[in-house]
Amino acid sequence: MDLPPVLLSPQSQTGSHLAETCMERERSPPTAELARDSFPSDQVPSSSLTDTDWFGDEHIQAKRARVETIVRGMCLSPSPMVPGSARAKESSCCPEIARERKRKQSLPTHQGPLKSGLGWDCGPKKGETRVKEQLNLLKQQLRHLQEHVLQATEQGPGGAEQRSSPRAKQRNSFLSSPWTVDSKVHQRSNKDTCGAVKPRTAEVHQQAEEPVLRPSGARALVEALRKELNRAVSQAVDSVLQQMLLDPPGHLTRQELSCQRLASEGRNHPSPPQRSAHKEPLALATLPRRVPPQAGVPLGSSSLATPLDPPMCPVSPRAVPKPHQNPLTNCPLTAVSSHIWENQILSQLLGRGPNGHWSGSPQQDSSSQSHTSAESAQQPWVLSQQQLPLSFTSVRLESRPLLPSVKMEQGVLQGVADMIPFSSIHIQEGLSPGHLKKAKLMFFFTRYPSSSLLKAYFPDVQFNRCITSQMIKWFSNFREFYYIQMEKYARQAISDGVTNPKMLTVLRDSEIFRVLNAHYNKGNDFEVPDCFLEIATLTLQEFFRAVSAGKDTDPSWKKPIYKIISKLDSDIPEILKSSNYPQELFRN
DNA sequence: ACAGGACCTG
DNA sequence: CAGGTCCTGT
Repeated sequence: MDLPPVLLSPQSQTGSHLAETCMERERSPPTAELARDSFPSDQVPSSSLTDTDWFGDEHIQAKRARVETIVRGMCLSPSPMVPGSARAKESSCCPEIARERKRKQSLPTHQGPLKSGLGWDCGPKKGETRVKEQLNLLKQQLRHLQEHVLQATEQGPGGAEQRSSPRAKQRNSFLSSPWTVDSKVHQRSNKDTCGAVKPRTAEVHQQAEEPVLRPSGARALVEALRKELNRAVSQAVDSVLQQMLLDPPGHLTRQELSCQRLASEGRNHPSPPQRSAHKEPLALATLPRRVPPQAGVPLGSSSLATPLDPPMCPVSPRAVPKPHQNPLTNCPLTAVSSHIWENQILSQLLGRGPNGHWSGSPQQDSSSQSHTSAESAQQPWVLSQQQLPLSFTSVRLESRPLLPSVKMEQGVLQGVADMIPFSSIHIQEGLSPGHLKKAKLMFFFTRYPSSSLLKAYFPDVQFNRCITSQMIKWFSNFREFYYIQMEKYARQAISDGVTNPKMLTVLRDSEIFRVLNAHYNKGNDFEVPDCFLEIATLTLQEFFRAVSAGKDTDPSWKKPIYKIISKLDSDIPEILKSSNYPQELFRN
């Protein structure tokens, strides 16, 4: 396969991708890192009550009493979420999902109530109550501390802008680096933690570098409060986790047990048939998204400056995705999912659907998909250097969960929700829009997935005949669109007088790419892998050859092309296997 | 853009 | 029968 160097993407483009990757990383909330930071902590959570002494006023005691009453109330009332009510809510706020369900209900399979093994529908147990109590206490403390911090910052010279929206500040302090008040330090610390977990002791160091903006007294107070906040949060996470792991066996789900086993032994997943379907790094949320998903594949000028060789995207024997395991993996994502019920409560409060999907559909970048007819007339094989892929500007970052406002404690709840691993595996019988989205992304890697591959990559889907064939139908439709586009552009090239198929390439700035990207990757959540460009190029050339050779008179002239393309499926990156991948996308 | 259905094939 | 294409309807 000697593809011409024309195939290479323009350097400038690569640069912009890289830059964006980094920027995105900087901007993305490091909450998951925060959580991860706290998990391996070896410090045994000291009694959280000592923290309350720090305030030393009866005000807290009163609040605490109130919280305990609330918690007790929560424990006495049955599960806050009945499937029925959830569905009612779903259909009112998200007609698409409702439609999906309706469709599902028309299927022969009976859509029964959700599985009872999920934890949230069994009544709360003692251990959970304790944990909840503790969690609530800690939340109170956190809020209190935040108030202190806010007061302190309002006294400082930079107080004016922060005073403008203390509520937003609260939320931000959870969504991003919570321990820094100064936005510059904030950014820097985010950059520092890009990919790596920074030890907490670094805070002191940070303080030394911080621009002098406040009176030293206030600064000291801020610093003290910051540390206290830091400690409180890590204790919250630690103790919650500790509670969940140490609770009586009856409380543990099978998955948690396997988590413990894995955590101690490191390897050996108990369920071979699913392969590594459940082996997902805890730190998934922190994985950069725009990085080429294939392990070991470099991104950037170096990789693109050389002719594209096949290893860019190894062609796999059908349905044998080799699991390039993240070394960090020692506990499956699903393992921590007994927080489900808690997550569900929080999700409800935060305006999320019961599956953890954001109930509002993610905002799409529609601007990138509307093109003038002049643009559409552009030939696929013409490199347009000036036309950088606008579509790759991450507009969606702005639209990140400005959730339906829940007046009380939104910041705190958001913070806690983010601290709790976003992992609720929710085995469901239906297919959601999120699944469709994921399937489309998978299409970049595999055009002809086997049903077993699909099962492996949708661990949260309860497969039956209908679901399987529906998913296969999806891919069939994907292919249909794909081949139609290919034929269209091949014919266009011919009518435009192109004679050498090698002149036809699909690049990131070609029109055909934009069409395909708009179809399979609406919203640009994903960086289209280079291997897809190669496949598309090849397909285009094959169509060109066939049509220009006049083979299209044969009714089955496309079959040989299909056959070629069907052999070019590649491995799908592990990150797409994650059951919460759609959520990850929506959260981004 | 998706689903349903007819029809083909191994 | 599973899985594929093609056509059609919304």
